[in-house]
Amino acid sequence: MGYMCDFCGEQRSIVYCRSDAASLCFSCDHSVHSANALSRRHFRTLVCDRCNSQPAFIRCVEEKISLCQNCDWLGHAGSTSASRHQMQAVNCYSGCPSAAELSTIGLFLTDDPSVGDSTCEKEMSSMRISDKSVTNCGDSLQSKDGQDVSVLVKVNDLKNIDKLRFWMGSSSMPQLNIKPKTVDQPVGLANSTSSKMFSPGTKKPAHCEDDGFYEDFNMDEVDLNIENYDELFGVALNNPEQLFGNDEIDSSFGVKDMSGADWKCQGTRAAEGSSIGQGNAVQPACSNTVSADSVMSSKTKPNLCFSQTIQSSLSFSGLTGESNVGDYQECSASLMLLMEEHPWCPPCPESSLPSTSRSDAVMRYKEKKKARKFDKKVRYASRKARADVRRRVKGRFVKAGDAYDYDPLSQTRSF
DNA sequence: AAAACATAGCCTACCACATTCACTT
DNA sequence: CCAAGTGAATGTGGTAGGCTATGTT
Repeated sequence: MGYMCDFCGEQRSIVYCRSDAASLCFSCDHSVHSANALSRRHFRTLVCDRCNSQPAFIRCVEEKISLCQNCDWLGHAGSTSASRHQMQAVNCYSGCPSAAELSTIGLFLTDDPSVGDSTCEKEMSSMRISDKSVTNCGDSLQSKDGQDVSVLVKVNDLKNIDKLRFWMGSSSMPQLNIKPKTVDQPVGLANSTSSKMFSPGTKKPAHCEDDGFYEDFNMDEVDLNIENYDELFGVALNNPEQLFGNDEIDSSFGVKDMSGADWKCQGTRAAEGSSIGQGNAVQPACSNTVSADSVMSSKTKPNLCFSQTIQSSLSFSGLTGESNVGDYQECSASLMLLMEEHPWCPPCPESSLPSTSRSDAVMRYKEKKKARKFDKKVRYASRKARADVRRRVKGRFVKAGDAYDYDPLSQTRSF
């Protein structure tokens, strides 16, 4: 497992880069991600202090540890006392900020005493970062050159939250407990592309303001015009707590898996028999609501970086280019569907969307989802090529020369 | 309200064999 | 120490069957 840096193998890993699917020490993180403009765009976050292998998405203030979704779930959901711990979202970042700069955005690199002793930590403090002139540390970071440092912003804009409430049908959301931060400065990123991705910006999301937004919603449009996604939401969903409230959520969905299957109502914290409505219920429950396909259920693939998931879900402009567009598209569709179908968010009363249109949209979505192939990672292309031409009987490989009922090349049978 | 049944969807084992890996010579 | 040889392990994709969840009666 990932205690050690995947790159140097010597230092303890601190940072997780999803784009590289690697856990890195801070030193290697910097060296790797300062290599070129593209790598600087990789979004990283801390590695879970508990499992040391998954990206952290939340930080327990009491325990002073950063946790991945799974470890948070295991550590906090089951314990009443632990579930009351104050939690804080862990941000992602890109570019090459210094350790100090990271700490200002909620990436507490030095709290873990075990980390503090490492040479890596020492390197961190002495590291020279070319673009370390970060200003406006807070919810957004902006380097002076406006290029390299960007950080996911939190939902800290009352206006945006209101919009979100509206969009989600606030009247039906049980005790949605959104606590906006006091930071009310406009959040934005210097980098135009990054800004496009993450910053809710100050621009009013016309869709939300417009009463016709909901009724005009069309699944295909969402699929095709995802660049407007941030406008659809008007917020960056980096902090699920702030989106859904962290206290009162007692029902949730789960995503069955990543294999292209439909996700559905799966489990709740209540179902787990643990404290309902207590503590920081930031967990898979919310995640699915944000990104159905990007989220893996704890059943099949328990570890997941929630913040990354959200990031993926909302980073539609494809800046990073690591995830396929289909995922984003489906995320959007899933989200919309969810919002519609979830008991919290029944169809907006203002909506005049005909039921036939809706069912059409659902049908299109399902067909699309069915047709879509999740990007399974093929490690050995040669083996795949081999399997692709191999003859089968009822799906099973057959010996060369044996009778077969399926030949990928000729689509014929031997009997 | 509970039970029985139907349906839909997900998960996994299975197959052959080229390739990869670890170990020995 | 390096190269060659050997054997075990791995990983490909389509399908069937089992399982689970959900919906209907």
